[in-house]
Amino acid sequence: MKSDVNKTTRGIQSRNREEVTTRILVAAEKVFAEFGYAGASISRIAASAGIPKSNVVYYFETKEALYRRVVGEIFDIWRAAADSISVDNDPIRALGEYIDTKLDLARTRPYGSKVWANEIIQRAPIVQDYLEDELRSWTENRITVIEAWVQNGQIRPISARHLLYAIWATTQHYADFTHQITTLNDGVELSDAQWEDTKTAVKDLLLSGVALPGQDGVVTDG
Amino acid sequence: MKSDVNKTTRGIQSRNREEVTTRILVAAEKVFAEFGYAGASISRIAASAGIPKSNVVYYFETKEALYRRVVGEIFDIWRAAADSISVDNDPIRALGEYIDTKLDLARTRPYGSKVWANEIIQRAPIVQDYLEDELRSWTENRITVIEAWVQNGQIRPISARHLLYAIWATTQHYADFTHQITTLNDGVELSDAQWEDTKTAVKDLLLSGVALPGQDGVVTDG
DNA sequence: GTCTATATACAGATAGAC
DNA sequence: GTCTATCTGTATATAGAC
Repeated sequence: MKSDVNKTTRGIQSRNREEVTTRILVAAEKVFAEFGYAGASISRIAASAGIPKSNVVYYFETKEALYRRVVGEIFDIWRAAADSISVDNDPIRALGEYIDTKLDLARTRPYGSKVWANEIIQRAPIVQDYLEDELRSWTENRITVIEAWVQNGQIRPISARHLLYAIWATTQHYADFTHQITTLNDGVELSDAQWEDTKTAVKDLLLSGVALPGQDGVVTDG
Repeated sequence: MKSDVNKTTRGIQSRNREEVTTRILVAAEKVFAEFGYAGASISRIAASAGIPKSNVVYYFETKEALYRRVVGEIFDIWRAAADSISVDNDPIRALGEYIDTKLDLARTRPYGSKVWANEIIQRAPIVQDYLEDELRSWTENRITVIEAWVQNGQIRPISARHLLYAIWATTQHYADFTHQITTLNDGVELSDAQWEDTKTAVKDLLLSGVALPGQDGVVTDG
């Protein structure tokens, strides 16, 4: 803010700023997921990032601002995952890709999913504006696409909205409820093969009711 | 504990104890759901129950003990909801009833569902024993039933485990993500008619892939 | 049984040394 | 930019008056 000094070293400092910022964001995503917003103390986030807690405050000013950054990231990632849902694409293939991508994210970014779940469970006290400004219109657009597929006779006349909710619920379940799933898997995390089985099973269960009778390609997909 | 005194009034006191205990449990379920374990202070629970906070401590001793009671209740209710999953019952009818009951509970006991979700998201720091002692064997029993249905040729050869997870995920989504669903419903809670539509849509989506080709009765059910 | 007062710990955020 | 010291508030739990 009061810059001027150290102008010559700004390049190095900027890179350092970015590195530290990223470290904090990664740590924060995990700690917010595992302890909830209230239970995630700045000192715990700092300890997880390996820096003093006042450093966290210095880079993000407040706990809430840091939290919003974390939530915003997973929100953006999920939106990009739905790119395949477009009128020009084949419905079963597009929905299958969406499920695959969401399940890959459930495995690779489980903490982000958990933070989002926590926030919604608690009635979005901090990111309600995201829901109203962005999620709402985004969702309506996807529903319009799915309804167009129904109109065109490309899929069975299912409820587009509830199909979307079912895909969200099921794919995110494998992230949010990882601990329960692991416990029911004799305490060991799902293997690569089990994750592949999961993808196949989820697509089979959710898309068999969507595909037209006799249509194939639900399970057998790259 | 050091009883003896006031023996004649014990009947009245016991009834009062039960009343107050219930008030606290109802308040606690809501507050734990809306603020998470760490964010749910005893004073907030007490305020919600309309009593002084030391009273809450008197009846439940610790915040953790109170929390365990709350989690245990929803766990028991959900187990009872799966009574219909029994080899002697018709699969599609039984699974449809299970989905209906879970969705009814999503509407009537959303806070319990949220508390459970929160606890699992945070890796069951307090009720891990429930998962290992009770949930595990209970789940395996249900999977055995569904696999028997497959063996008997009563349903398609789906993955029993992932079907169960999909039912849990989808039905609980309507409780845990109520706020998101409400926001996407223009800010108003689902109406009676919309809840009926939800039941129909969820059963249609999840059970179309389970029923044998040409089998009906998935959607058309009392 | 009920409630006030309090002990002890830790939270978020800030001031200011370096 | 980084970190120590500290201010202020609130948490759980307990002691003990009534």
